[in-house]
Amino acid sequence: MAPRTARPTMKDVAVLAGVSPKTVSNVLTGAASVREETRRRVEAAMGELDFVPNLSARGLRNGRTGVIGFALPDLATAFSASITHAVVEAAHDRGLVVQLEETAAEPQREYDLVYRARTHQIDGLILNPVRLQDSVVEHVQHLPPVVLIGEVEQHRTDRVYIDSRHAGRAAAEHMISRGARRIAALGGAAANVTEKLATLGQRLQGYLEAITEAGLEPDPQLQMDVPEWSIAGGAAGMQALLERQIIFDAVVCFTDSIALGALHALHTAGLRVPQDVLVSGFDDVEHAGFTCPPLTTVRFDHNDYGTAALDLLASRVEDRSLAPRAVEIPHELVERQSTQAAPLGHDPRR
Amino acid sequence: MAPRTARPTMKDVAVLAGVSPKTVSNVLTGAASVREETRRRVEAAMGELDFVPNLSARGLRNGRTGVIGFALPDLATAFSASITHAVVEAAHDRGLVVQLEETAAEPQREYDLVYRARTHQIDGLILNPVRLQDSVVEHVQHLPPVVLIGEVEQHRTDRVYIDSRHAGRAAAEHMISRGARRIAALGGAAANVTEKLATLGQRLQGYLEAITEAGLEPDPQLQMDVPEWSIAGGAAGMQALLERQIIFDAVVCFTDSIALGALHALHTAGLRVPQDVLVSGFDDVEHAGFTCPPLTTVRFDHNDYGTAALDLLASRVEDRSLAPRAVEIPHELVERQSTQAAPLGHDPRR
DNA sequence: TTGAAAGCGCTAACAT
DNA sequence: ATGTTAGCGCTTTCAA
Repeated sequence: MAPRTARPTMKDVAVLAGVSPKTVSNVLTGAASVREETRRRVEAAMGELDFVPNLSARGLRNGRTGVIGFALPDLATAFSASITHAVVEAAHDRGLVVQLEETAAEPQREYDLVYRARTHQIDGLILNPVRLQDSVVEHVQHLPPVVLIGEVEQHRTDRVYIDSRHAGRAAAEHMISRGARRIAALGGAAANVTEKLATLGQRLQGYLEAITEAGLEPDPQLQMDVPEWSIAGGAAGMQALLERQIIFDAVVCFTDSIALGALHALHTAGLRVPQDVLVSGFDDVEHAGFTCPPLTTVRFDHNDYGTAALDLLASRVEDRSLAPRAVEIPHELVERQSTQAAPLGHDPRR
Repeated sequence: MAPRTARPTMKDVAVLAGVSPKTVSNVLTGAASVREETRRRVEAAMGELDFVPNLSARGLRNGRTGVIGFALPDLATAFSASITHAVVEAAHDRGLVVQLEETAAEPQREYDLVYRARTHQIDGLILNPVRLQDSVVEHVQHLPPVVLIGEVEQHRTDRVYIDSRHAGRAAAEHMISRGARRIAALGGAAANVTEKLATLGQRLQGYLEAITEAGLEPDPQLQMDVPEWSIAGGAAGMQALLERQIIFDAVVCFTDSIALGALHALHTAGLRVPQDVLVSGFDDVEHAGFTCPPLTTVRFDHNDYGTAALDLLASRVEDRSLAPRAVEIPHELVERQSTQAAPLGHDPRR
């Protein structure tokens, strides 16, 4: 056997099949119709030479790569895993592949992705900015095709979102209906929310609306910032609440991971859920149904979420002149045991 | 302002700066040394034209993309999230970018990735095959640079692994030292393990060694296959164990997700952990420290794991003639409350 | 240190 | 239905 030489090109295939390179290209892409017998000859030649097309060359020629970028603040969370799974599957169904990035460590990373789009490494990107004012979409002149996921108030790009304000309100109202009166919010404090509200702000706003409308007093002490939306972050937030000797009988958490941490911290402190304190989460990751007790949380379909983002992006790559579109994914409150009681409350003075 | 026309190329930059395209290329890549003043002129021109290089063209020319593929069986698990995070960060540190794929749904997907390497869409790939005999590495003639992660017995490619047999043995021995005598294994059954052992088989083998060496009787009834290594899968596996009226006093689970499901199912059935049954996991995902009770599990450094895989891959992309290398990542058993007792055991006849 | 020319492998446009 | 030409934007010779 001859030594392994350079990869065969379409030209080599064409020579062997006795046709032109263009015909090989037609067979490969199905662009133009090819006579049955010609096609067979070409395919035989491709097989014989073990030919594969060079996608760099195709990308250079077409200006398209078939690759999309996908960026989340923190890839290590349960929600990230679930949504990444959804996006990769949806992309696969459409013949696209996903390039991954993580943005929380440095906001700079979002710019990297935009740059990669401009360098023709990717055709477009799906972003989940934590704070809009830091996000690239607010700072770059010519944006590539971008779909924002998350509850972001802006109208330059397509976006997929759930009505987090409504969901935050629903969670708090549910607590109130169970008899809770001192409801903490774990995940963000009003003091840190700026005008341009992102996910966090909307959930908090809904929570505040429910409190106010029920005639209860919003208390800044009950709003705990959780810098990292991880389990450890949630546990630390709850510990802080307990250490500050604050009275509360329910906790609305802004992600399930935070809620898992809160459950753990409450348990460690000897407080019972739901007998003493009610707890709710957000996202309905797989784990939420398996905590002790199982977690009441806001559910939405992660696959629909990913699919919608991908559909928007694909259509925008096709036609960049479309007006920005927004797709809302429905949500619902799933009531599990973590809120199935009238809570006695945590009162350090007792 | 002129209408937005085609992207500027290096040629445009060269003309504006009054140099040749090659000089622009030199400035950009730092390949050859460029006189300070020339460099400044070129950089000014790039800035003025808002120039970005076309990476498709560069890829075509260089035969390298700077992109690596990364494939896991199931992206939705907690372990997947953790390891994906590690790989993306390690890649970023090396100026590489990660393309993601999920392979459990159809083994075909592994071939897709290899194909993408051959089509010059990626420079190499990191794979985590579940069953080696189905894996592409056993079936393809000319492999691109590949690093296998997971406990796979083969020597065609580089690999990163932990000594799962030892770890499985350590977990079982720990149970025995606590007084357990009927130790179930959740995650795979000996009946389904073929000659070429993958992750599952090694963990099971270590477990069996510990059982045998302690003079206990290995019982196939205690070995439960869990087709999906998810929380739900673990819960279902444990339920099956309970429904079959099998006596046991400890459960070694082959992933943390399985263990979380098992904990939940035990709790639902009214069995206490660790008073009645001991439970251990594998991987030490964040959640393992926050279950009730916190989970004894096998820990290894996920960042080291991802970094090692990336280093191997990067060096192999540089030099494909290297002999296959194997890197073992150390592990340890982390003892938490889920095994802190001498278990009474679950006996349905009592 | 810089320039000129050639070509990586593919496909769009035009021609047959 | 198929062939020919040209060129996508970059970088690697080889010269100057």
